[in-house]
Amino acid sequence: MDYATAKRINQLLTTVYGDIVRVEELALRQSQFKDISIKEVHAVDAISMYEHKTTSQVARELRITPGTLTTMVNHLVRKDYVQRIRSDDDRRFVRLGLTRRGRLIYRAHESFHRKMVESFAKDMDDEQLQIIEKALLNLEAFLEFADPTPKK
Amino acid sequence: MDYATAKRINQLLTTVYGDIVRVEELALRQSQFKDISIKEVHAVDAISMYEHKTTSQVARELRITPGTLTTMVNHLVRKDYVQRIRSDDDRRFVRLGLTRRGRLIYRAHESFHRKMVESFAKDMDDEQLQIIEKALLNLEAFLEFADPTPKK
DNA sequence: TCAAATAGTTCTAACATCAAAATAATAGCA
DNA sequence: TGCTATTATTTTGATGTTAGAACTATTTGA
Repeated sequence: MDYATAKRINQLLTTVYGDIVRVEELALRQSQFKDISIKEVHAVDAISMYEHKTTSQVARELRITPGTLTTMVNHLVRKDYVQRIRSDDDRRFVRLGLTRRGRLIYRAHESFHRKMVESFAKDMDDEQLQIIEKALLNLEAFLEFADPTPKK
Repeated sequence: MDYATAKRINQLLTTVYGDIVRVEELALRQSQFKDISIKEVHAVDAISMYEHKTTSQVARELRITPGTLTTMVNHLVRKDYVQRIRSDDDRRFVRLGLTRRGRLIYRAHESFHRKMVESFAKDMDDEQLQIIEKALLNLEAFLEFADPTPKK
């Protein structure tokens, strides 16, 4: 790969994430969900619709400490996006679920991402999509090699 | 694009950035540059080698306020990565430059990214690279449409 | 039965960040 | 020239995010 191409791709890769977050934040401010931050939406996304994961599970997925998630969940409960459900079989566990409002924002966020990926792969056929997926998997493998800490 | 593919690509797109940052942070902790965070390295990267940009220019590039950059630069000056250079033609401007140590980490960071992009595009020919670049540009265009705020 | 282990929460401290006020320097014009 | 408005940066005060350690509640297993 020539130097200029490497530079352009690197530039795109490193700015794109920040741009996604910024656009999502902007969309939230203009929506009916003005009281929630994009990080909180990502927590809602990790908590997800039906599974009722435990606090530690979700924290691991988000790669934050359980203490950090606890305070986040406190906010999300107060703002009526998330509910805590005590496990009856083992009362040490707290299982997390979404409220009606939480499910609403979950679906809105999901739909944004769906549109985003569609725009990303606009006009591409299956073969081209496969190339892109391959590239992203290459990148994951490179990063995985650099830090073999398991993901979940 | 089918649902499963969209889901996988979305998953990759949204986790990859966090993974990059985590690996970079880990590499820093294990290197001779233990006193600098990845955010500070990104500031060093934006300040860059030869241009001597002003504080506002760099802040705009990093998408943070000048005030935030000022405190960041204070730290980076104290840790001997960055130097302030007063403009002689207009003494309101502060031009930013790297010290020897700053240039060292700049090059280390550049080299990491170069390796990363190479791994990303491993085994791909020019045509395939073009597809990838096209996809990333599609994504930027989508985001640009959603938030037309100029980038620099 | 009770000590160790496990899950979650609380508390503290360190940062990052922004917005607004303060400071410093320059430009433009009467 | 001498003000006044503008521009660039820094300082200040407030808020939010986060990790890590100490603490509580519960369960497990010897």
